Amino acid sequence: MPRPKSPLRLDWVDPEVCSLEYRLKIIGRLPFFKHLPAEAISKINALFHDRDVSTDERIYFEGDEAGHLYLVAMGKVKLVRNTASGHDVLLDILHGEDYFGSLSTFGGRVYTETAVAQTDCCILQISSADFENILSDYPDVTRKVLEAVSKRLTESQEVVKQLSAYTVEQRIASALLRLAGKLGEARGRGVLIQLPFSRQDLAAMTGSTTETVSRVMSRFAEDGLVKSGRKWVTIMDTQRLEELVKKGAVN
Amino acid sequence: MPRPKSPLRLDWVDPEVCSLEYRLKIIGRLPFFKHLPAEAISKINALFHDRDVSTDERIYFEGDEAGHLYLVAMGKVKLVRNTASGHDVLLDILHGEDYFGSLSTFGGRVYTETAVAQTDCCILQISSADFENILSDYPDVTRKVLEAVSKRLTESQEVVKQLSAYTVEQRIASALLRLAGKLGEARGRGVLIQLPFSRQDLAAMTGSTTETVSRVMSRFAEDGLVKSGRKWVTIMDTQRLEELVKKGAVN
DNA sequence: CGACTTTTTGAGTCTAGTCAAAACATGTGG
DNA sequence: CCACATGTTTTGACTAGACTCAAAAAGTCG
Repeated sequence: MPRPKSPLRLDWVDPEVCSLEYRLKIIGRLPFFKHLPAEAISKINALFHDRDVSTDERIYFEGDEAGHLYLVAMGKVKLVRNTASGHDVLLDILHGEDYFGSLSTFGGRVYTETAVAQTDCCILQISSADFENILSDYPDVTRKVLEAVSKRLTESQEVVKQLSAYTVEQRIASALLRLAGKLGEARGRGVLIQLPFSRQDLAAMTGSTTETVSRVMSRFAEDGLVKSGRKWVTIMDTQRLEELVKKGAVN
Repeated sequence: MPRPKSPLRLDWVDPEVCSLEYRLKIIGRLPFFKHLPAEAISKINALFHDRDVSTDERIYFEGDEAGHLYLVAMGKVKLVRNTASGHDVLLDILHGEDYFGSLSTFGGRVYTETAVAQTDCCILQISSADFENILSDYPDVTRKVLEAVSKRLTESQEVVKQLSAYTVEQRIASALLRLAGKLGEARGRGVLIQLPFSRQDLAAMTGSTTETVSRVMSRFAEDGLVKSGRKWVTIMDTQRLEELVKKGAVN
């Protein structure tokens, strides 16, 4: 049976994207800022710089001095931690108007993870100092930021729980559902995860190995839960995947 | 060879402890509030209520409506998540002037973990509404809270990394070091972890089982890295434990 | 069409989990 | 103060899920 070719359709990152006008829209749409008056947003906008990065480029490294806060204007960015033994751990995948960078390190002075472009990206950056000034000037923004960080903490704790208590199969199912929720797009009767990501990435997300992920994905495909190929996955049966996460076996 | 009996000396929780005067001291010492003028602190203090809880009592449950923020005035509290399969996951152990409760759920409406008294405790509680008012009234406090939550996020991500990439042995070593850093007290040439915690708890912290933890601890004891007994642990060789975490084997 | 990367498959091994039972602490009441 | 009841820890034997190493198959891109 011939497998479908890659159905991914990634947004083209063109230079226009980071135009002043577009940036205003992005920044004005962020949960952090969207309640502010246009005037304030335009003042804040002036503090941001844009930057294009291409796939696999590192935006910053774990251990670097935490000098900037970033926003994803276009494309996807992954956050990873490196281990002595060599295999990386994938903490999160960001897109849309997600933030990353010095925010997660308040109180610390260095980045605690490495940021890698998963696709060609356009990102906006602001210096930590400028961002802290914004926080001082607009208390509401601090409040929104707090909510965003709290949410990430809760998510991280959920991952801790899963790594502690779930089998690899359950963790993979759960990771797929999480990605689908974030990046999924309807495709026929399935949900395509709009992100080029390899077995390697999925292994790094679930604390496993490429070989094991491959075996589990094959099993899922046999059971009609997913379709997948080189760097893409479509979820065909969300409900049964959810049951699998809860109950721990394919029924 | 006779093992040493429990060397734990826990603070006695007497009713006096939550006296108004003592509460003022606790609240005034919190990173969140300590920069505020005495007057503001006394106003904030009036919004807190104290509560005694005894060992193993639940302070709130995962899924309950998140109505309060808590401070640990005396004693230790653990935060756990329950899993369908029954074994709990221990997310954090709190003491001193740590906060817990509705803080980690900003934006959410329910507690995402269960809080259990690890010892007899005295805790202070404030309603979420009152706390939000404080945040509105004192922007600096919001800022401090943001830093605290960020720190916990970073810690949680470290745990994710360890669960993903470390062996059980490394995770246990790392958990012991973390606890020692937080709750350790010098005892002869070792560091006693001032917390009554069982193999069960250590298993729940490291995503393992009591039996495996027991075996690993026996190995550690043989190698002179720790001494331990029923519900207590003393670390005898911090340095070699640290090397073990990094390199992954007892040298 | 090749060269390269990613994915799959296979065989063997080992870490850590499970189940069961014994040994050991701790606290209680006689 | 000792003996017993209870909960915790240790030990043993067995099993299995997941890792490692190695090589073949399948996509992808110039």
